[in-house]
Amino acid sequence: VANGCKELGYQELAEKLQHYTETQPQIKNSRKREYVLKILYSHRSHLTPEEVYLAVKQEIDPKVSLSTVYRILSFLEEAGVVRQIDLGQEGKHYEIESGCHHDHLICSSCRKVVEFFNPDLEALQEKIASAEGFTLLGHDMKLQGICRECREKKN
Amino acid sequence: VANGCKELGYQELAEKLQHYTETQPQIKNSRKREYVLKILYSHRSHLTPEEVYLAVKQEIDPKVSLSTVYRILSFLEEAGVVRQIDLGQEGKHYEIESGCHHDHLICSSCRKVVEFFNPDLEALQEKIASAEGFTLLGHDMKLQGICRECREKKN
DNA sequence: CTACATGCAAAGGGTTTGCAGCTCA
DNA sequence: TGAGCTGCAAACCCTTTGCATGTAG
Repeated sequence: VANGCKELGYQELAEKLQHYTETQPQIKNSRKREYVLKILYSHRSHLTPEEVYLAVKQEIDPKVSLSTVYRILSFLEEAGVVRQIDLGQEGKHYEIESGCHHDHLICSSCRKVVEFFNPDLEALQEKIASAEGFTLLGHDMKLQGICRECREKKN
Repeated sequence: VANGCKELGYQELAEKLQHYTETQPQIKNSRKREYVLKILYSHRSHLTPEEVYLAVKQEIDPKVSLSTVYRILSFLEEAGVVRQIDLGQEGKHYEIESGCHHDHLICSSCRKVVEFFNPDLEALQEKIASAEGFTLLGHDMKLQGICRECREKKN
């Protein structure tokens, strides 16, 4: 993501999570919550709940359950430290809320996901929305294409 | 959709479907297929499979089954006369393949969907994709906002 | 000790599939 | 008449929920 935005580090995300739990006094700390955040942070890709579950299980704690992962993902989303993204047909994916807005470019061949940010695009969206009488709240855009590697592989 | 593109009429869509069935000699004609196409054409909105099912049932033929609607929607998609679109969390939606590319603007309050086309946006996407080494195949974009009516209602 | 967090298994919702009967050509 | 089409019910997959147990504070 080539723009001036500085992405949050793991420590900052953990603090944001910590702060959220403190605003809700009935919430207790939980190891598994940290594990899920750590996995989403270290795998810099976009994981499905199932993939998060397997990664936590293999890399940190063999006794997690899938339902806990689901519960934790919803929790982290509410806390604003992770975000759900839609990459097409392949179900829900989660990524950490890095604090830097970006969109996604997906290779139709190898399924690689590249993040990008383009200020002109943001400006254009504002223009389109207001032309239709809308106050823009957000957007979601994905580009599908073939990446350089896949293109060269085919030749 | 304010651009120079002329949208296909129902007759043209039916012909396109007809042509597709002829390229696949084992396929037979079917009333229900026409019904589904007709419903998607007449309801100019974006319907879920369930909504298509209910509309066919109420407006044309009370004895359709939901599974048939699912099968037909896949069929029509393959024939290139309908298209699946993703409007967010609310599940799969289908719209007719009008032949005029457009994107969607969704009101977060009343859920109204407005179609738009912007040539600058198309050009910008090409630029972004090639900057990342991708050959662009397609894209998918939705803007979320509050429409004029909803905004005025709140004031 | 009490309330939240977790694992397990069961329930849900949306979609697909197997099969017997129906329909088109 | 035979292959494709359809309805029905069951199977499926992904996700959520109920409940008994574990654990943080």
